[in-house]
Amino acid sequence: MQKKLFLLDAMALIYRAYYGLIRSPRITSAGKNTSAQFGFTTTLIDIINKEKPTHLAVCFDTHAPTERHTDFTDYKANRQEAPEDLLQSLPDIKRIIEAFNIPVVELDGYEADDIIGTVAWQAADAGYEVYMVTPDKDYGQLLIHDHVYIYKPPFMGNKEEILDAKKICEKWDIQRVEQVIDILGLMGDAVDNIPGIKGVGEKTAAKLLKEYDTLENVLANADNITGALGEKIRAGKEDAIMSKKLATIITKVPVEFHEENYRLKDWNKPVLTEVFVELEFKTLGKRVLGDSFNAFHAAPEAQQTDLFGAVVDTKKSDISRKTESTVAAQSSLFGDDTSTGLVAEKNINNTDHDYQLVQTDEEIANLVSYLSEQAEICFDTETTHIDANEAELVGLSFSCRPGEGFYVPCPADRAATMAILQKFKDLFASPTMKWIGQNIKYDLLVLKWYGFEIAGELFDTMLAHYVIEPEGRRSMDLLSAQYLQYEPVHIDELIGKKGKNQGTMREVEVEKAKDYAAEDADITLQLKNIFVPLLKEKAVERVFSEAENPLVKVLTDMEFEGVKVDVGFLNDYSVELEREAKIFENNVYEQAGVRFNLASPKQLGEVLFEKLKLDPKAKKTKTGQYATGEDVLSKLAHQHKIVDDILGFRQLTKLKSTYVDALPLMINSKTGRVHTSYAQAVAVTGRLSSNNPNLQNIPIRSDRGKEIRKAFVPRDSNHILVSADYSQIELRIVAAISGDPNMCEAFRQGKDIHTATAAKVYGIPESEVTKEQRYKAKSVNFGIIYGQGAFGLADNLGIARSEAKEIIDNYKKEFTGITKYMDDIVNFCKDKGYVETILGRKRWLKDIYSSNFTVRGYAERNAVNSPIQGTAADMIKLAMIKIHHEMKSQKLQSRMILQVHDELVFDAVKEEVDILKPLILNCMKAALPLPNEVPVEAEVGIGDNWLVAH
DNA sequence: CGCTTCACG
DNA sequence: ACGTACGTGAAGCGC
Repeated sequence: MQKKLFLLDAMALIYRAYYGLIRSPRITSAGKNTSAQFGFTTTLIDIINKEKPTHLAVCFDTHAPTERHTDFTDYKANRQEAPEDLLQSLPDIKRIIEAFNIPVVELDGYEADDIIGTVAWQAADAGYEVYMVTPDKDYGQLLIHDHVYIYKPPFMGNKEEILDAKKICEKWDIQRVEQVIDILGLMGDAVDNIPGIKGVGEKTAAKLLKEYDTLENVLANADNITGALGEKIRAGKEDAIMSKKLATIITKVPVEFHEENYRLKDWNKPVLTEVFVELEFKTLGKRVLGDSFNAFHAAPEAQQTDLFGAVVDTKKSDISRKTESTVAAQSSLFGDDTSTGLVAEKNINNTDHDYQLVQTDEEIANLVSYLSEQAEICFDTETTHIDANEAELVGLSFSCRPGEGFYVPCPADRAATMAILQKFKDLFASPTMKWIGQNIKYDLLVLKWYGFEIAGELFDTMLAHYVIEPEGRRSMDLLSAQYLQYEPVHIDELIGKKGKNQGTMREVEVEKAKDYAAEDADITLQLKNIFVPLLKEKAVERVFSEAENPLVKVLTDMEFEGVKVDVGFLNDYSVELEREAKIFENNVYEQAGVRFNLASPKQLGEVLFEKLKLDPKAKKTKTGQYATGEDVLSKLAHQHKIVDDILGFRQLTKLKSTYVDALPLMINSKTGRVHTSYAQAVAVTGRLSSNNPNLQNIPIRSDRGKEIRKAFVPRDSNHILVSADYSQIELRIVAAISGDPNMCEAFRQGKDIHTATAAKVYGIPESEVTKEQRYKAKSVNFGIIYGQGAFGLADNLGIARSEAKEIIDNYKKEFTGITKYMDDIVNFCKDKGYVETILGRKRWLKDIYSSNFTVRGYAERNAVNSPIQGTAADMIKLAMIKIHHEMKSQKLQSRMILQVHDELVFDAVKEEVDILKPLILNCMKAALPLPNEVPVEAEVGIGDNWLVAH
């Protein structure tokens, strides 16, 4: 077995753990700060568990001065005294290390990096793979020795990282690891008070080494270096030489690597338990010590608030007692876990169901008559395609009580299938029958292609789950496993895995199809029985019954309708884009001096930053590639003319491949129209999303892009497109729910909100607001919605951080209500565990309690943004339902065809436009009145294509 | 299949 | 020491 030695730089890890949690430290009930102990211990345990070292040692610095101090009195002179509670952590940490039976290595006169370097090289010579565990980049120099690596432990949401010589060179932008000490000598190190050359930082140092290879050679050539840089180097020669010496890790420390001494041994569990109890490491103790920890751990865990117990519904509902007990089991364990005691009582297994095949006319007649006596029917369709617009019916399944299932096969012959459906016609048309389904929009759409519509109320279990647990995944298999403790037959077992050999339900023998299909209906019904009380417990019934559930039929109709696309126009435009893209592409190759795949970010990065030597400004992607996104490239535009050609190429090929060439291929052969599909249970905030194709991201911002909107046209010359959109809806919602007096008043007076904002922020009359100021104010207004800080605003507007900060500070002063809202909503979330919209749509943000700054920050921004984005989503959904209802009851022939978050598009009969316009606007404005008398405004336009109408 | 980029609100 | 503005879907690259 390969021997793996891990050497931990204790003080560096301790400092990092302590300061990493400085904003929300771990404090014991006695008030002791245990951040350092905790952080160090988790790092140690994670390494042992994950990396499985065979050998391990922990290295400390001692208080004794080192050679570096005696040679250079300023060394580490500006370092602050370590905080009291950090120093107090050291004895605990040493006890823990001792209890793990791990050796501590320290030696007066040497720092931990010297010891680690010496031992690392000795061990590597002895055939070990050596990992130096430290966040300190100076260790890179030790990687000149083979089989020695740096192990950066995970921190603040970053994954652990193993650095080898190549990665070190990439990080520093140098050619050889030997140059690490040269770069450190040139740039110095502020933390250790190593001076380096004044005015030379990381970038300049790397540039100098690229040209002169070593620090000594840089200094030797100092006279050849012109300008201010040359002067700085000439002035800093001595500092540089000394700095290099200080930065060089000593690898000849009088320590010896003893294999047996460093070998990992058993832990002293009683001592570990004692320390963990003392430090109140409850979860960690349980994790690593298991039951032996619980036995010692006499003090009870802090009582968790019972999230569900208080909400137990004593009223009898229509669910069985078994189901209730299952719900109770779910509830008492925070919804994730299941109580083993109750799993035995689960409702489905392979024996206690009765699934029947229903085929003959008589059988079907009996089924129909049975179903028509029921109050609710759970049903499901089996088809040949995942895309409902292409799907043919293969069978229908029904279930009205747990364990029951009927399956009606439908033959390949369309007329025969129609004949079967005819027998269900009255049932479908019954206004009182209630229909339960999982993603029932799909089934409605399939039926609609056969000319059948369901009249009664719906209950979609997928949507119920969506409002109960918006972030969760909700395939039926998962829901069944989670809520029914039952794993249904998987579709792959019938038709094979995804791929070219995948069959369709049509080829599955009818007995198997029956078991699968009937089970789906059965499970869906049981899920409904579980979700009904859950909707109540979580208090999300309103958004479910007023918005999500009634929206299903609206979306079904919209998807069925589709939109007409002018293919001739797109084909012409494709040719033009192709021609222009070619020109850009050739310009790029000419300027680069090579031909390469311009569509490959990897190749492009290499050409730009290695061949053409543009300055990448240290921007790298997480996989270590050069970032070449639009934001990065725009900032490089002044460095090289090639950048504009790259951006031009990117824009044109994007438009061509994603829209102009793709849309005609998505046209449905039966209708000649494009039918998008709206995902109603995907976006966690409550928005819809659109796919196959996505019609919610059709270009509008660029001139070349917006041309594409001309391809979206009315169905014929009797029709015209009508587009209506909300005006500044999210900002109005911010104003209304924050109650900020200035912003509410601006909206009530019908002002231009960005101009009004600019006037406040800059303290000038609105009439004097410049375009520039309005533009900046607009950016702040949007940034606020997302929880943006000064850094982001500066980046976005290309202004100094200081200016951004000033603007934000002014904004907060003028709009105190908004600042208060942002604080209040975060506190609300920390109190309740969720945030919610006006309609009561909730989003649970468990990361709001995270001690990790980055993770918690993300949750806090979500807490601010979700109620805003979600309320806007609620509002337009209510408007869609109202409009759909009105159009139907007024028997209008116009059709709602698209929704783009704050916009609705209609394929309108020309004669109906005068009725339609006010109908739409009234419904949109009145859909969800906002508090604080903030008015809701909407605008409507018409035209012979989407670009004109919008 | 994950990553990067880019289109929208 | 670290990262920095929310929510989506699709295309193309490269492993």
